[in-house]
Amino acid sequence: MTDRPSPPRLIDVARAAGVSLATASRAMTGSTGVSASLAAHVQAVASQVGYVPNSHARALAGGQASMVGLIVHDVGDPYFGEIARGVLRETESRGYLALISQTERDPRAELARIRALRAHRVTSIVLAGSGYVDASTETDIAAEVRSFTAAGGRVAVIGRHHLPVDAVLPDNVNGGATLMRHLLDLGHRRVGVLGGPANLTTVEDRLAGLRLAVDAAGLDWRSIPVVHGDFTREGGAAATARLVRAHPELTAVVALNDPMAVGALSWLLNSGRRVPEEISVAGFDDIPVAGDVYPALTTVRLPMVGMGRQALELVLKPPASRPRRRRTPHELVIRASTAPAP
Amino acid sequence: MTDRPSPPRLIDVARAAGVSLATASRAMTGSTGVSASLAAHVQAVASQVGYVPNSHARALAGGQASMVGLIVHDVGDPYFGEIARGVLRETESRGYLALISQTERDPRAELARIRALRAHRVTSIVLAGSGYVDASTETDIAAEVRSFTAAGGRVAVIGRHHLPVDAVLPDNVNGGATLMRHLLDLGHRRVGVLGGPANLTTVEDRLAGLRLAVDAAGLDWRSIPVVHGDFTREGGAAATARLVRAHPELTAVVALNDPMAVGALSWLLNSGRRVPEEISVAGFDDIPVAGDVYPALTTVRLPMVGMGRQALELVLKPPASRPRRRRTPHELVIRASTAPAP
DNA sequence: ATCGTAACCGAAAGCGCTTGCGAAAGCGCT
DNA sequence: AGCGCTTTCGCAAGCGCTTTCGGTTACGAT
Repeated sequence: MTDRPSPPRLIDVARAAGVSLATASRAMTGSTGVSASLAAHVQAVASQVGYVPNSHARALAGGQASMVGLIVHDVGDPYFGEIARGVLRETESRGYLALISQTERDPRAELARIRALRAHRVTSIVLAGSGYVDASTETDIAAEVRSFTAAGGRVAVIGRHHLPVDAVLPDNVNGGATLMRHLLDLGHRRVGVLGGPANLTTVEDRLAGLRLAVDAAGLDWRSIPVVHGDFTREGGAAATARLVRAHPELTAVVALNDPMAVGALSWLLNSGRRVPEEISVAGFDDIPVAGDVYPALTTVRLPMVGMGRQALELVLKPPASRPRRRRTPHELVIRASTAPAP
Repeated sequence: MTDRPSPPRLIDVARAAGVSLATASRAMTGSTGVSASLAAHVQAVASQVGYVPNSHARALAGGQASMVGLIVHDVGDPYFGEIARGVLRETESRGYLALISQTERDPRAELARIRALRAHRVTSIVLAGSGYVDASTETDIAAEVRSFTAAGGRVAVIGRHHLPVDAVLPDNVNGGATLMRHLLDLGHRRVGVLGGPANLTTVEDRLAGLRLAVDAAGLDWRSIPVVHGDFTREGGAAATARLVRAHPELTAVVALNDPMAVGALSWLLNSGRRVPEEISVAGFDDIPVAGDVYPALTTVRLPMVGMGRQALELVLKPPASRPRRRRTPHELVIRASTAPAP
């Protein structure tokens, strides 16, 4: 029972099993050229001596690097949490390990993370979360992605267009339109919007959707006040304060994601407004607790776990000649936070 | 502008900079033996040719593997989401990358994940989440951890004892006692418990805490019904159904984590029970939305982000002669879901 | 019995990098 | 100018693994 200082290597396994290094390698990787019984024997010996293959050596020698990268804005955000869950389910059932990093919505950080992932020679990267409106940063990212794919890397994005790679795309525009139409149908005419970070394309898309419905109803989009939050619960509360103080006449506010809607609910209730009797609130995404807050949130549901899973599938599949797009369904979930305009 | 098929290697940088491979390496790693100006020159050339170091080769050659592993039960669970956020903040500010995997509370999966992480030669592992009650699986895990640390690996656990490694430990026992005392002080005598998976030590500890308060109040612990859920919202709702149907006389239910408490709220409200007027509900952890559900949840707050951050600090710090323990504070947060017994 | 073929195995060449070690070059000193 | 010293750099040896290529062995067939 002597604790050996360094872990056993494949050559140790080979010796203990009485075969050559090469044979041991073949036995462990399951490649052809070794009889099944011999392979089983080698594997038995390997696990007996506590052999753990060195994945660095393996990757260096040409074997694939069984690691995929996942970049999200914020792991603590339920939206990304669900996506991560979907991705992890898939990676783990396939024997991959996931390198996860968060950017906190900083485009420079995103670039750095992609570089770091490349340094670790991941073969595939899932980029989850909106792209940036600012052309120059987005261009840098696109260049990095292109150089990665040109070198044989695979990337898939979730909720991000304009990048020539496989994509899983929720229909933010129509989702936004559906949501706004719901409010309009309820008779609301004074609706305020809690936007997310102004430099995200997702925000742009959802706003465009809202506008579609507003225009279709013959209303003037410019009369709709929009304030920008940071997509967090706290940011949503603060943005609501600004919005409602400046526009006390509002009968409804739609937030561009659920955490902000929850923040809105919290602020409104704390300031004595009744929801939805005096003012309706709607969100976007349908995060797991959306139905449990008070009042239960009306929102647009996105299949987040499935999106994560699909993105991983795409990224592991051999590349197509043209980027694939998977459009994901969305669904208006009407709960208690919206009601007819007073 | 020809797209070279394979990425530039260090030797390419060296040639382009007119130095030897060794010098280029030293310049890139910032080790001594190279004048500052030469190092700067080499680095400039490197970034110009788009050199990205191969971390596998680096790790193989003896350099540290700048990757840490994080194992959680479920990334989608807000508790672990917050922990992951804390860990990632820290890793990224230090230039590490995090390999995250989830076990879905399967001890065998946990063992497999640790092995996989070892294969990838991570130097440090943060093991978040409860240990298992079952002695044999826990023994296997302990053996694996021991063999890892014996080989120079570092591991820190969050909310898990009995493993001879650095630990960040919430005081589940006293937290549970505080929570139960709160209910008892409100006059509740018929309290039901929504336990988590029965094979988790965290569940045992929190139950032990509840019992402490029950005993101290001179009541009989055996009169307290306990049903076990799976720590999810849905599991909490289902467990509540069983609990309340079997014990309609209950005036309070305490859930051993917040998602289950939220599920309890949901089921109770749907079955027409008024909370807290007819029945109080309390949770544990204080996840971000705990204050926004209806009614706002009374719970025991744990500093989850900080716990993640601390665990990472511990695991990156040189090992102490004896395992370090960081006890984290907890705090009873009284909100609207608990009220005096009817 | 002998030969052809297939199945299996072993030696050795790297994968891209870090790092002792010794060589070269630059410095102040006598 | 010549000495020893320090600083700076290059050579070459691996890190642990996969894989090509050629060599053995064991068959069934002739």
